[in-house]
Amino acid sequence: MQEKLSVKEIAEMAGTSVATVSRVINQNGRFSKATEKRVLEIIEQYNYQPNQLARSLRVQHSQVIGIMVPDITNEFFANIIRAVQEHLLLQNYMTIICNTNESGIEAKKQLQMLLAQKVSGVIYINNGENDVLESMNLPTVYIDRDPRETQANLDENYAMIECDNIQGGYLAGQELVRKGARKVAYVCYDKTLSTIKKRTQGFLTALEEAGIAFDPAYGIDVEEVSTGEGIRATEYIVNHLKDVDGIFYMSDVLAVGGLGYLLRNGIPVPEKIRVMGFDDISTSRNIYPSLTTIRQPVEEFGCLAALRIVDMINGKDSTWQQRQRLPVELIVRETT
Amino acid sequence: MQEKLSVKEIAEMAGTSVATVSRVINQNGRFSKATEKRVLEIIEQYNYQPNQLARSLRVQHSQVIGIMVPDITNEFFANIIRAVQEHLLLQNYMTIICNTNESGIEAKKQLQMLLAQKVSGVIYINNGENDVLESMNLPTVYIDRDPRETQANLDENYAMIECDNIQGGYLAGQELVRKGARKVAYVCYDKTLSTIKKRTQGFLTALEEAGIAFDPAYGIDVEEVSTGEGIRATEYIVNHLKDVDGIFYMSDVLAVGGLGYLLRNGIPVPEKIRVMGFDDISTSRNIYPSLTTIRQPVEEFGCLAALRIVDMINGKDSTWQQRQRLPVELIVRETT
DNA sequence: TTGTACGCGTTATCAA
DNA sequence: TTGATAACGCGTACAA
Repeated sequence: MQEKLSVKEIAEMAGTSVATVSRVINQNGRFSKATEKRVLEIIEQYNYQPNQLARSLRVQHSQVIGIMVPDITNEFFANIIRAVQEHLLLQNYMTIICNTNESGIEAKKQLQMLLAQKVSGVIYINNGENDVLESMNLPTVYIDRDPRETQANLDENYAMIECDNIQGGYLAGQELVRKGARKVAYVCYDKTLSTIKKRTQGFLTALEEAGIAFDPAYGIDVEEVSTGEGIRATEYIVNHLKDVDGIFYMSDVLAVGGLGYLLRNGIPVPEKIRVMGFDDISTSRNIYPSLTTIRQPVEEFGCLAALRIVDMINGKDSTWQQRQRLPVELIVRETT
Repeated sequence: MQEKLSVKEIAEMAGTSVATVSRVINQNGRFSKATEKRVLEIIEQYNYQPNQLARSLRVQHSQVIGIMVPDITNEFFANIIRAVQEHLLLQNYMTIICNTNESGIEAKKQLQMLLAQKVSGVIYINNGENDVLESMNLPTVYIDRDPRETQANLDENYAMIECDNIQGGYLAGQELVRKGARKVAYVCYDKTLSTIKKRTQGFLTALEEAGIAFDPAYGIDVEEVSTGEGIRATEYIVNHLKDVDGIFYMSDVLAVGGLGYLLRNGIPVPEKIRVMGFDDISTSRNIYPSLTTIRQPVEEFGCLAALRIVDMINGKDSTWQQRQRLPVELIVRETT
């Protein structure tokens, strides 16, 4: 609509210099109330927006933060992204979301582009790739994934936010056992991920405490998190594993697919097989039967990640502890 | 990892000037094979990445495209976004995704930030807001939404990609009737949207052709697309509308919730009530009973949108027709 | 309190 | 085929 004007023109109209205009815009340095008022009025009147490109070039970083995520169509990840974006926007940061599709090559290309764009920081959401060394000495926040797992010589300049995955797995195991399961299986998507390891650990602990043996062959690993893979894994469990009466899917998306398979094949849930998910996406709550699951604090993930990375950018990260672990919650519904 | 170096330093190392370096990088202007080779080697060796901020400032637009979308957690939108991103990335564009949450205020703020970032174009995905006048004379592509509906004095510099919504509604109506429905209802999310109007139109045409009367009171409008709202609408239909034996949800997400409500309340689907969705998200295929729906060509949306907006940016849009309508497909599953 | 002038890293112009 | 230099729009010493 408006032809784009610059500080120079604003300065002319306000009868002052670019320096002063810049000062009032950024509210630093000194200037009289009178000139401030004049400048502000003109800015208001013409709806002037500073050119972020020029500003960023000057200050050597942009008001943009990159987010790396395996798959934006996974409702759980999408929820985190939405929360992160919402809170970053409040602090006037935009986000560039990069879908890695679990591919290291795509991740690397996009990461390099992010760096070329001079993003101020990068947030990794449960991204298992390790080709991320290049982002070192850039503020970095990991959500739901432990970078120490895949990276050796790690810069200290990073923060990590996760839920209590061990407790989550433990609660899941307890619930299954409590509802009568004696021969359980689990389905996960990448055994090398720290989150998965911890959930498994907690899960096995619960079984052990209940005096239930676990056969490692009953732990199924799928490559991709999707309802389709949930079906495939469940088909395998039903057809190749004996006497399973409880399944722990380490992602709701997998569970939704698995549940569909069980029902379609006339297997009563939870009477014959009890089903647990993980994440608590809204679909889980609203399908029938609704899915018993472990809730992850998505909103808190997003809020914390946004606050932290901005603090890191501004060099005010000292008051935080490097790693934060948030509590999970067992949500009992109809599948157990 | 690598300390960031600039054209200047590259030039020094190659024993030439910044101008020449810039020329070989952008492959325009003339330069000898020899110097090209030298420069390229150094670039390779140091993994030099041009500073996009500086470049964008100079050429007056960035390699970034904005995407406005109502809700990133809706699987249908997420699918489109993924497709768009994938194809834009192939042309070396990054994307800034803006969640408007159906809020005009948030949309406006983010749009202004996009403009301040000097994005090269904007893609609107089914975004009903009309506070978008400011993006005029910027390449713009609308997916799944007709901008003429909400904007009066529209710039010509835009393209529109949609599916055949009339046909989609028509197929949905036909399928419901074919399977025996005689008293149908529909659930949509914003009657003012062009997509909804067209789907409704096609739907009513199918009913009319079948000689079935439609009571306008049986058209339910919800404010937000979510499984929760699907449940709410269905609860209303079941409790307040008589003899409904078929429901057309104009979004799979709504249908998934509605289906959950029906099953939980012991209403046989499809025996007593037939259910149709729209979009064909993967959840629909993998739950039980699987959802009969109308497939929208998501992949094609993304691919076309990416190609078109880049062409528009490069001033090569003349060969395209302004509005493209893609075919839909009826996917018959278990709910009809 | 204000203004001048430089530089951020590129690309583009013009002259050589 | 090259190179010096002027922009792009902004923030910030440094001077006044």
